[in-house]
Amino acid sequence: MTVARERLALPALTLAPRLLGAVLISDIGGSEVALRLTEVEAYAGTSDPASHAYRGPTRRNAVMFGPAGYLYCYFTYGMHWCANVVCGDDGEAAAVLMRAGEVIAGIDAARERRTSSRAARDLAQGPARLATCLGLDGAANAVDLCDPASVVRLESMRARRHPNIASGPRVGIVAAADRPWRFWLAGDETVSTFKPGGRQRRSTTRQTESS
DNA sequence: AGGACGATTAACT
DNA sequence: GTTAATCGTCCTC
Repeated sequence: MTVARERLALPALTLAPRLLGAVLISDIGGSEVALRLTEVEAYAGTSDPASHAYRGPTRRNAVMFGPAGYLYCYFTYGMHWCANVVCGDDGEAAAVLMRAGEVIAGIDAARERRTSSRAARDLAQGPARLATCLGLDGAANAVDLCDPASVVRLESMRARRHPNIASGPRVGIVAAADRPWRFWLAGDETVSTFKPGGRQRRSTTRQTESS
């Protein structure tokens, strides 16, 4: 049973912790992979300096400005895809980044896509790893997660917030890095281990900053 | 038209 | 602990 769209039409900060424990199912490439979400981050939209929507609509972020319940996939670092659940009201650009999960079905297919991983806990431990093991890329952008006929669907969202949720700063961002908008299931071994702080600055730039 | 950088990962020392 | 990989997007001429 897919999640009803109105249950996703909430602010990102409200929806993010409620998505923990929900199941994302992918039927891409002739195989089914199901993932129980264990780590997410809220991105509030045009009011959030860390959001892709902060500077207004563009071709890339267009789906974020539409109704809740659609998948927003984006390409980054020249090689990786990451995936969000669009939320909020139509016209708002709120979204929740899915950062990690536990593969609960289709683990063989997930392993085929994640050739560098051996341990089950690593398969979707990180946002780009998660997208890879589900086969998510640009072709999955704007897929309706609430439609039972879609190739990617969201199911089994809890009626009540999971009892064991931790939170802290979002990973890999520079702007608004102090906001504790990352949520995860405390103690779950599939939660990513990367630390906040953002990518290293290129050595060829900002040479005068240190003084 | 040019360039900086990114909601990251894997492979190094 | 550090760094290369690799290119679409967006900002600034």
